[in-house]
Amino acid sequence: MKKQEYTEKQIRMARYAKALGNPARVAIIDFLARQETCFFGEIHEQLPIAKATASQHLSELKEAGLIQGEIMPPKVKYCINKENWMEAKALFGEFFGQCVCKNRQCCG
Amino acid sequence: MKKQEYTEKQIRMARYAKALGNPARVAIIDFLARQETCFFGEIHEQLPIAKATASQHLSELKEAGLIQGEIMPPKVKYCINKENWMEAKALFGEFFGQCVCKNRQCCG
DNA sequence: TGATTTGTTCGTAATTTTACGAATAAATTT
DNA sequence: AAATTTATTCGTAAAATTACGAACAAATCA
Repeated sequence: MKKQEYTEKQIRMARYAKALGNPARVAIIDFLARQETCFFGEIHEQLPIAKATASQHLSELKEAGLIQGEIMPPKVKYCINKENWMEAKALFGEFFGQCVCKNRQCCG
Repeated sequence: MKKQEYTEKQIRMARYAKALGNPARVAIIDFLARQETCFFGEIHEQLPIAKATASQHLSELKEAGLIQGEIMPPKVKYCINKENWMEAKALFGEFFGQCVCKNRQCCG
């Protein structure tokens, strides 16, 4: 019998994972997670990519819910979205906690 | 000054995250993490996708190092790759632990 | 031996991702 | 008002992802 759908958790996990599935986006989060101030320019300075590309990656992280932006003309301030960050943290925690590897022979 | 490269950790994080960036692959891991036996057929049964596609997703998970396969003619047994699983777990744990959100105002 | 079971690989198509420079928009500075 | 600063959006191109059915390979069963 074929499963009809994925669970909501699986879909959300995949969504967050996908957002983190690029070194530039991981680097952006690494940076944002440790900074008080986080203007676009500062973020872009950390990355070996063009401005347009950095902006695109920030959009994807925002779309995924991991970060949020606030316009402070003429700059834009970005930061971690706390609520979704916590959700992602919990999802990944649960995900990586579920393996019963230690209790069995596994392959090989 | 532009950063020249991403760190090894960032690259590895992104690699694991990317592998988990699809609901089918999350579902596969969810299943494998809880099963003693894990033949291809059983895995495929859980998924709303074609055999060829399931095989492809398993390849990607294997390539990323999260799972491993063992041929048991005429079947193929898959399971979590413990060593890399632990590494990924540690990487994600560290990643999600680094946010200083709680100690600051953040955006808004 | 021939048929069946099991899973991968091939060929292909549609979509998404990643990246860049140029153009643009919005506010500030001169 | 004109020039500058800041960041996004546009247009585009190359590559990767996702999906499928058909063909194939490898071992077992009848």
